Amino acid sequence: MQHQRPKIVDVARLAGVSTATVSRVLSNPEIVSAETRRLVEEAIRQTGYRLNQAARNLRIRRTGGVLALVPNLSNPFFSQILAGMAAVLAPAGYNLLVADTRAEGGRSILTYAEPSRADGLIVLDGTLPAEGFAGRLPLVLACEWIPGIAAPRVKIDNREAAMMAVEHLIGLGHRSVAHVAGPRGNVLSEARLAGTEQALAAHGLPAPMVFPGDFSLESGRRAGAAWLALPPHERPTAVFLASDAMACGFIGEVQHHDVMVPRDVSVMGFDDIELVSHMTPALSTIRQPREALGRRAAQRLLDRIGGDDRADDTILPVELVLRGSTAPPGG
Amino acid sequence: MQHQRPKIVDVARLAGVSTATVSRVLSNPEIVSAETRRLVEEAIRQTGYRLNQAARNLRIRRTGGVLALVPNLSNPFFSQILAGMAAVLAPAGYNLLVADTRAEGGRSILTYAEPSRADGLIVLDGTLPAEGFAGRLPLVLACEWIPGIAAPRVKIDNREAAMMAVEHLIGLGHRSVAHVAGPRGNVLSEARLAGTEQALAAHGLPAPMVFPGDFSLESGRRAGAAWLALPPHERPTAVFLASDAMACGFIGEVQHHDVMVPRDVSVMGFDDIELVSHMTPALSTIRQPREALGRRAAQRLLDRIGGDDRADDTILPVELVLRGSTAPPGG
DNA sequence: CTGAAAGCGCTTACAG
DNA sequence: CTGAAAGCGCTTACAG
Repeated sequence: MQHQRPKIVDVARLAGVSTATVSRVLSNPEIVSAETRRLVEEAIRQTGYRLNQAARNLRIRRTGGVLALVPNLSNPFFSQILAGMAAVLAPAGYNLLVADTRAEGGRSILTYAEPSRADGLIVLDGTLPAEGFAGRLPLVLACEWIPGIAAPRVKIDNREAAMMAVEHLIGLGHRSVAHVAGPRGNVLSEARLAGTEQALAAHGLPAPMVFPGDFSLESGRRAGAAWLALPPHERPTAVFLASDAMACGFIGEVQHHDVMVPRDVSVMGFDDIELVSHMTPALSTIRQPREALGRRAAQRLLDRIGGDDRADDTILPVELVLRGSTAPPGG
Repeated sequence: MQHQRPKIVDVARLAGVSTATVSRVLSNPEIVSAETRRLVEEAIRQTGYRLNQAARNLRIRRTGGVLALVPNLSNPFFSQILAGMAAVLAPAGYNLLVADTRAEGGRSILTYAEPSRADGLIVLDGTLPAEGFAGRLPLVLACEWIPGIAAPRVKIDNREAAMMAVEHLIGLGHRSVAHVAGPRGNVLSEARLAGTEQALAAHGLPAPMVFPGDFSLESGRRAGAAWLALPPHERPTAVFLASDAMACGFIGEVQHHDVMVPRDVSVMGFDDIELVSHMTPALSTIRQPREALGRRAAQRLLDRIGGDDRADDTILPVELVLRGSTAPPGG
């Protein structure tokens, strides 16, 4: 396949210089004289030479890859984050490798997280065990985070975001607001629940009824069924769900039982995935800056690989997006 | 980071053999005597040695990577296909690299498709120019395909699948069936449109009204608006859309204008993405075997890399999934 | 079955 | 500024 591919020695021969000089033109052009550089560049053009990254990587002892560990690849929420990462990593000469932490058949995901496979790690799953990462690759945590690990984090303020959502519902006149939480033990779940409770308490309202969930559509549907199972006068008039996927499941279930949104119940999601602006009613939600989250995480990892060892937090702003699924109680 | 990592020479020293022997134990154990092998394996265990893939790859002139070219990474339809690919590639020692053919800022996506970057290519975008692939990497086409390229294809029978969908609508009693097509020039769009026309013609029914689309939610919404704009008695009583995303957009738009599905219009999608089973009404659709598509495509690529040069088609079966969005005309 | 040696295609101290 | 040479960590004909 690559028999004819020119290598550095072919360029050197044609330009009448050593391979060292060609290499310098490639990786450090300013230390080569202008005339020599011109010669070499011309030879590169004539031969059609293209650098072999694998060889360079072996020599400089890096792999040229960055590994992203994602809790669920088939969740569209992550796709745009990954796109943001790739946009920063590619120009810096890194490939983005992606692994799904749930999909690994038995074998530990951490077998990938070693120096011969990747130069750095971006972890988007806060439920991985902290011990696994001790002294391994340069690391950045994005969106979720692992308590007890000192590494840069790129995230939103989940508590604040939840408060914004609930303040909106309170402002519409709702007095009983339920929350459908994310998976137990997940840092996002806890922060969003805490924000919900804090906003209600700040207005002297009772603590929220909390339904269990796991961010999935199906768990939102179950929460809808649980809400429907309540006696009508005990049903919270507004529900804030910790993910848009759950909000879709919830709305689907209650609509299926002839409950009208927002007349009978206001529904607020979290994430602003593309779909929810097309539903009937369109979903009010919290927009996360997904592309920016990915870019910043990648940028912080490049910093880290470059020797910057700060373990600081980058907090990106969210946006309250109001659509048709929320209204004053009673419609 | 990797100063202390043992290498092959450390293992050889401890085991009292040459590096060649250690290498053989690693890649070709059966040609080493049982006793020597035991010694080496013990030394590997004691040193904690792990193979450096980059070095092996340089030596055997492969990269250890397979590149998947996807038209739209943020479409959940592709995520599960990628998961299927990774499940086959990882055990074979290949990393899966993923690139979005639309997201590349100017720079040609084909700069990735070269021997120093990947050992093989799986293309899921039928709109890439055929010339770009001449004499490049081992190639497999999945889902979509590029006319004029001879390579193994792994796909469904899109025309047959469309016929199944339309036969279902006809069976319910619909006599006027519209089609919302995929993007023009896309091979899938054409096959699904052809199947729609063929099924209607086979029953002596008039050709379908065809609305333009591009597989996106938003284009489905526009088709909904176009349908609404027709005088009520001219509206087709059933609509078959070439993607579930478009079906979501369509339903959202018509429901927004107080049209009831399926009472006023039956809607049929294509793909069976997870969400559509949770909508109200749940969507009738064609299920594509996404995971299997990914696995088979990866398997065929491994064959190709291994020297198999057949350019055959693998056709995977689809499934007609009937839910609440389709019913006899008038409800 | 095993070892000595060359080499995959680069980069980089070292010397000039 | 430039070159000769060593070396990144492996694999594999070749010889024994």
